[in-house]
Order: sequence, then structure tokens, then C-alpha cells
Amino acid sequence: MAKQKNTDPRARLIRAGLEIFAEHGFKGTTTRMLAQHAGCNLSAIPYYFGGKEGLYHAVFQEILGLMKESLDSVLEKTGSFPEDDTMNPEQALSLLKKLLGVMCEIVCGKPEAVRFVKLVVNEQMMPSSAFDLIYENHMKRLLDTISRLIMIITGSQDKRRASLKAFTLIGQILVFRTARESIVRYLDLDGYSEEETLEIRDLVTSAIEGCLGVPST
Amino acid sequence: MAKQKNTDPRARLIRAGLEIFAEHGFKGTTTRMLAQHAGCNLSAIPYYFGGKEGLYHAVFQEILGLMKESLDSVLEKTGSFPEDDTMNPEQALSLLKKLLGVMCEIVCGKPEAVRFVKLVVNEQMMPSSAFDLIYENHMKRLLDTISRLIMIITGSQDKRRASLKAFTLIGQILVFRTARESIVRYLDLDGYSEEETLEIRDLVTSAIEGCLGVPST
DNA sequence: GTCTATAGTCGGATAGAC
DNA sequence: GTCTATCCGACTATAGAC
Repeated sequence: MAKQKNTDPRARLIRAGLEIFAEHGFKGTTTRMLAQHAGCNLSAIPYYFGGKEGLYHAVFQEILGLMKESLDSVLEKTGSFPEDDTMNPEQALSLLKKLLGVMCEIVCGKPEAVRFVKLVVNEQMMPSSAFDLIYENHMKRLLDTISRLIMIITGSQDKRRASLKAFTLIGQILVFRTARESIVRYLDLDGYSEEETLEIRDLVTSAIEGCLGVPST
Repeated sequence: MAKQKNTDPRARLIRAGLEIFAEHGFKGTTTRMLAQHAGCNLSAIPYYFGGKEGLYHAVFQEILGLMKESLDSVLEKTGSFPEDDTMNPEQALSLLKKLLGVMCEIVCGKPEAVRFVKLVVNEQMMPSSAFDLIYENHMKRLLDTISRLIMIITGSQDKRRASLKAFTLIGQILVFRTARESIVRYLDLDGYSEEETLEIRDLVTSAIEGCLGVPST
């Protein structure tokens, strides 16, 4: 269980925290679990992070960077959005599909990515100060982006309604994490395979036009 | 904080458990919190339920009954479904809208109803033996019902695809719980008011046809 | 910086009076 | 059945040797 001791304990503890906090939640995680999984001493946690809570925050700082990278790579690949106000509905739809497709892959995909989602959902269910961090530095921007794309696609100026639509689109993806246990039991799956992840992605992205009430291309 | 001592401690503890387990999760809840909130002695928990875990299970037994009642009242009001195979697509759509509308009200509505959702979502995120109870006695039947309705509406025999569609529909509602913290912050709300709950219900139910790819009536 | 040992707290469960 | 008092284990954090 203990990791190789080649790297520094700080990084090992953050990695262990990423895994164990996601799996057991903050209260369900003990400093003993963390130290053992990181292959380092119990005292390293107060030493490097000031305590269990400090490590928890460091984990969120870590995933914040990784989430920002991921979102940037989708947005930048497609052009100058969100500054470019000249985007037409077809471009917006294409970008939205790409964005939600990536979210599907994160939600249904490899354990490393799924851990981010678990940590964030746990914070939404029982918010602590770590949620402020995620919301202010990532969530707000993501919701702005999706809402604006929806406004362009539907040709509506109603930001509130576009936001609500955005939430329902996100919900269609997020459910595959928040109701995962029901879903895998009901479909008799052993987790989501690569094929199933793609199937879900296609299902969700191809339903976007219908959900937004615009004619399918 | 302590409740009136008029009723029996067993019922008071279950009621306290419903509130406190939903709010803090299993690990985050202490027997001292439960006893204080129920206005009874700490020893009553092991005495009546064999321990904290026993009380937790008793809470799930309780919500199981309440959820079953709620689902039954929707289904029975509309006729003999799900045994009736002669239901036409229009009837199925109408029933599905009714069903999802009620789910919206539960997810966004009054705290008492929201607690059920929190407890179940927490179990989905970190399943324990309590989840088996909910899945086998409620979730399976709910998913069967929604999936069958979707098959009638779309005229498709593909049960797997209908199930996946069912999950995305449920996700559109559930997100207002699982991402509630982001949503209220983004829309600058103070929780969901009655008007907002209705707005969300209408948004979701009126998007069903589009999501399922059938022409809007 | 990393370790061992331990302090100090709080958790759930129990014993036994009433 | 309900209470007080208490046990015992597990937890986080610290002290201090190396």
C-alpha cells in the first residue's frame, strides 16, 4: 500500500489525500490512513500542512490547477472564446458539445479524473471553506462559459434561463457520478468501461439540441 | 434544540437521525448530537437500536416507507400502470411529466423532503448496507417505471437506451440538489423558493419531449 | 526532516443505580 | 425504561530524540 519514497513527502501526501479524501470524505479519512498510503510518517501532516485540514486544502489547490488546465485546453483549442462576441450559433453549439463531451469523460472516465468530481460533489453536499476555493476559481467561470454558449445557441438574452438550462445539461452528466451506484446495479455493469463512457458521451451531446429546443443539425 | 418529550424516544431518535444524518453524513454525526437533538439520553441509542449504525438503518427503513407512499400516490392516481401494457404514448408522457414534476418538488422543496434526497445521495456517493435497502425496495422500481414509460413514449424496444435516457432525465432534476451550492451562489439565491421550485419543475418537464427526441405536443 | 512516544480529546458502548 | 458515570479505543497533534 505504501508508495515509493522516491518523491518528497509533501507531494506524496497530496496524492494520498486526493485518493483517500475522495473515497472516504473528510470526516471518514484519518491521518493514519493518509500517512500510511503516502508511505510517510504521521507527523509529516502537521509538519507540512499544519494538520489534516491543511492537507485537505492543499488537495483542493492541487485539483484546482488540474481543472483549470483541463478547461483551458478545451476553450483555447477552439479560439478566442469567451472574449469573442462574434461567435455564431453553430460554433457555439460545437464548442458546447466539445465541452460537455470532455466533462462526460471526466465524470465517467479514469479513477484519477473521477476523484476530482467526487471531491467537488462532496463539497457541494456539505460545503466547507474548500468549496469557496473551487467555486470562485473554477465553477463560476465554467457556469459563465456554458450559460453564454447557450445564450448564443438559443439566441436568447435571458441569462437566468440560460443558466438554468446549463444546470440541467450538467446534471445529465453529473448523474453518472452522483447516482453511479444505482446505475451500475441497474444496468448490471462493473463500472463504466471505455465503450460505455463513449456511449454516454454521445447520448448526452446528441441530446443537447433537443434539450435546448433548437432544430437538430 | 431538544424536542418535546411527549412522544416515545424511539420515534424521536429516528426523527433526529433523519435530520442530522442528512446534514452531517454518517461519520460526521455523533451519538451525542443525536441524543441531544432527540431530547433523550445517550444510552437510548444502543438500547433501542443496538447502536449508531442500527439507528441509521432504522432511519432508512423510515424513509423507505415514505418514499414508497409518495411513488404509489403518483402511480395509482393515474391508473393501473405499470401492469397496464395498453398505455398509449400520450398517456405515458403525461404520467412521466407528473412523476418527474413530483421528483422536482421533492428535490427542490421543503427541508423534510430534501433530507431524503440527501441521505440517498450520500449513500450513492459512499454506499453502505443501507443502500441495498433503498435500491432493492425503491430505486429499482422507480427506474423500471421511468424506463418503461420512455420506451412507450419513444416507441423503442431498446431497454438499455431507455434506461440511459431515464438517468439523464433524473440527472436534470437531481443536479438541483447535488450542485445546489453552486446553483444558489451563481443565481444569488437564498435556497429555492416556492416560485423557483415551480420554475424548475416547468423547465424540466417541458424539456422532456426535446430530450427524448419526440415532437412536442 | 524524520522518527518514536505520548499527550489530550472525543468517539461509541456499557454497567449498574433508580 | 431512563438515568449517571465510566470505560476503552481511536483520533489529531505535539514534544523531543536523532
